[in-house]
Amino acid sequence: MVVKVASVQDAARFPGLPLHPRTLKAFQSEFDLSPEALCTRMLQRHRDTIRTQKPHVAVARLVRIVQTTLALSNRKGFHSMSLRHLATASGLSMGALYTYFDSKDTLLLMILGEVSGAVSATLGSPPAALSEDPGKRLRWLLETHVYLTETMQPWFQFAYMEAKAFPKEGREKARRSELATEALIADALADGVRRGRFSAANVELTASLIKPLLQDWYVKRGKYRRRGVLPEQYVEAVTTFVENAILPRGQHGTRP
Amino acid sequence: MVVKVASVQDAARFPGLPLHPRTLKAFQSEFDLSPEALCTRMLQRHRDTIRTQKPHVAVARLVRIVQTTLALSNRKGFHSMSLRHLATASGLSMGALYTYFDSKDTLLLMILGEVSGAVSATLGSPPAALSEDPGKRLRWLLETHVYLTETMQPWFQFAYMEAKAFPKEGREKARRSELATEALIADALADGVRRGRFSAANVELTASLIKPLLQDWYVKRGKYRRRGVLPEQYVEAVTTFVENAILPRGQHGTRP
DNA sequence: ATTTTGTGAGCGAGCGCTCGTTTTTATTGA
DNA sequence: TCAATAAAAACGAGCGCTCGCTCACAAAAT
Repeated sequence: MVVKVASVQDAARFPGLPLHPRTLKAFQSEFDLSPEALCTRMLQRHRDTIRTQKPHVAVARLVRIVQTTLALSNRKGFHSMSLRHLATASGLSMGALYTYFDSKDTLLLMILGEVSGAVSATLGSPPAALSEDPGKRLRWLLETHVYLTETMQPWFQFAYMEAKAFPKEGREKARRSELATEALIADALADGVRRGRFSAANVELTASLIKPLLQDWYVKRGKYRRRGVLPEQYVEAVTTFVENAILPRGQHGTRP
Repeated sequence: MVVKVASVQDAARFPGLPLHPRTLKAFQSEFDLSPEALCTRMLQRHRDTIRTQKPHVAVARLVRIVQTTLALSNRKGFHSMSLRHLATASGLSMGALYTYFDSKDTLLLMILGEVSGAVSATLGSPPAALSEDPGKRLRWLLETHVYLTETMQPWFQFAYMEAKAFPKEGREKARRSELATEALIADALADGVRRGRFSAANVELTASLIKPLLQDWYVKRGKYRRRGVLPEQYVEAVTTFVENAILPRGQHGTRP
């Protein structure tokens, strides 16, 4: 499959939105979140349920299965996607599908597992240098979150839309992952407020206002694509918006 | 059904969040958005497909059907809700259901129709006095949107989660309604920027950042209920957050 | 007596899932 | 080098079941 990637230089059409220093590409060379890499980890995690022996075959098939599942589910919903349709669209047979998972729910949980795995692998390990600067820490969080969800957009859209509808294990995994992200934001905010760099009447509530700004990027990805907004521009817009919103009085517009 | 409403005075637990002048109750006495009122309009709009003759019977049954549909769908998804389950839970028979709609999709569209109807009835007619003050106009928009979606929370959650999965007519109705709301915000922003009261590098993008703040209130209503955040407090938090974010440099903290 | 409203077993279609069979791939021995 | 063989993977019709939906009939209201 050929993927067309818009170059960063294309972005000049919004002169009010300068490009952010760290690009999407820089993030992507830091973490390998390609479908192949994700499905390799998926195979490792589910060696017991996946009956295919040879890893290279298993990974190749998993990539096809997962990509097709995400494409079909994100259009019409996971529950509406029949396994017959998945089989046809992914070029496998019904029986072949069932050598990779033992039930439709397992397929869902396998995908959710990689999503929450990717979250803790990226957001879970912020550079140590940031711990003393809440401003940089917050900016790193926002930026990394947008780039992560940009790279795995169909996965995150899937997790957001389908997590509630399915087995208890999946729902709780999604809920915990969501709250963890919000806690990271709240921590950075609280640190900034303590040091007098931020102003927020209620840190938890402010954190829960920032979260939907990050989610909008992958939930409404189509809208932003249609409008020609690049990931780097969205990072810049969200960062400016949030930093102005929590800037202590009298320090307005003094970003380095 | 008895609904327990937290009084506005209960709100003292967040001292940092003063109550907003216009309360939810004031909004609710301005617009009748009770299930009965909504289902009465639903009956009027669908006299041809609803075979029940007596209006008071039809409205009573519609209320039961719609309330149950929203409850079941918002927990597990509309597609996962079987009509048998809906019949049992609403106390009607399979056949009785089909005197109120001619297909499951029609039921979905009937609900979506009332949601977009309510949006244009409330947000579509702002007080004329506001047109000269972009600050008040924006605040009225945010406040009215939160109160509207609070009053019809299950309806809006339903529309948000299910609109994409179903027939073209429903998807487009939802998309148009969403864009219209965003345009209202963008208009107020543009007016404020022109008058030098707001600062925003890109008005459209800023409007699309405000939208998810409003949606979060009804999509994640459970989270805010668990944390004891009242509608009035959320209005206050969003308003402060947004106003600080778009305040021109040097005018920080000068809200009336 | 007549109209209106409600009932729920039954219909065909399509669902998730299985398993006896076929096809493909890898390994072997001369 | 290349059939013969063994191991791995793919196949897809068919199973039991539930789905959305209908309709001959019963009950209730007028």
